[in-house]
Amino acid sequence: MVTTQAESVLGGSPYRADCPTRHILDRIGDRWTVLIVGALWDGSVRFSEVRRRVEGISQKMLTQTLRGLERDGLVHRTVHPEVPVRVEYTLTEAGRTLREPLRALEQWAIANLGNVSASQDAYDRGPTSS
Amino acid sequence: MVTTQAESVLGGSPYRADCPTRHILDRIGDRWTVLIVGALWDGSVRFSEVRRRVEGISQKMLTQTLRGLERDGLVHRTVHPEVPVRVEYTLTEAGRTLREPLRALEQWAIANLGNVSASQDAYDRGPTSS
DNA sequence: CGGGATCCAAGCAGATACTG
DNA sequence: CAGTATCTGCTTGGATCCCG
Repeated sequence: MVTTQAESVLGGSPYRADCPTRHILDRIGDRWTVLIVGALWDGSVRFSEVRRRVEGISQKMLTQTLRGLERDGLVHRTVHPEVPVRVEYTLTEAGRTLREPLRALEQWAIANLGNVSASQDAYDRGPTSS
Repeated sequence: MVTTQAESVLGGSPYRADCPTRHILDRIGDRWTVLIVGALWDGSVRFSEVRRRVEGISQKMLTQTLRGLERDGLVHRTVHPEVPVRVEYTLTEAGRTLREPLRALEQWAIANLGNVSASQDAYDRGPTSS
């Protein structure tokens, strides 16, 4: 235990593997988290509805990711003990604050899609005999 | 080819798998990209130096990720044909703009580490008999 | 020194079947 | 409907060897 504290992985010093920030990046880094947060953007959504929205996700990954988000306190889970069970998921306060940096990232992505595509294109074209 | 254009994966509509934004998220999502961008934060850095900074990364992953970033036009590669070959990596203009949203994300991570840890802790403690 | 190629292990993720 | 459990395939990534 080195009790490493919230250091910057980017700013210039410790890119250490044990930096706690890494864990967060790992989470949002997985294939589905961001999409699920997106699906919960506008309020309370049922399990099957999330599944429909994220489209392509398996039931296993959906459950797994949702539980991870719940564990991290980013998503709240509500079970309605009705005849056919109904479960609703909602972003918690913390989860909602995550939307901002995520949106920033998405804005960057949208703004740079052209650049990136063009660059890839040129790169793949080979040693561009200038 | 559906020529899907820069749609929002978050804002409320298409969480489609073919959304080009996904590709960007996939890239920054991998375990090393963010760390490498961090390592290149302050200018031109040699291969071995990057490797030392990112610490824990294998030579394979480093090369692979760097090439990916180069292909995306986020990192520039310069080869100095000296006796022992010397290669330097630098963030391109596009690469530098990526630092902002990344920093925002990191800020969020740092700000929420406490929340998240506490939540995980509570979650793991079991069905909290309130 | 930088990095390509290969081999192999571990983890991630999908399909399926079964429960409350 | 909303999950859990299992089995399996595929991808990811590390270790190693070799080349410029």
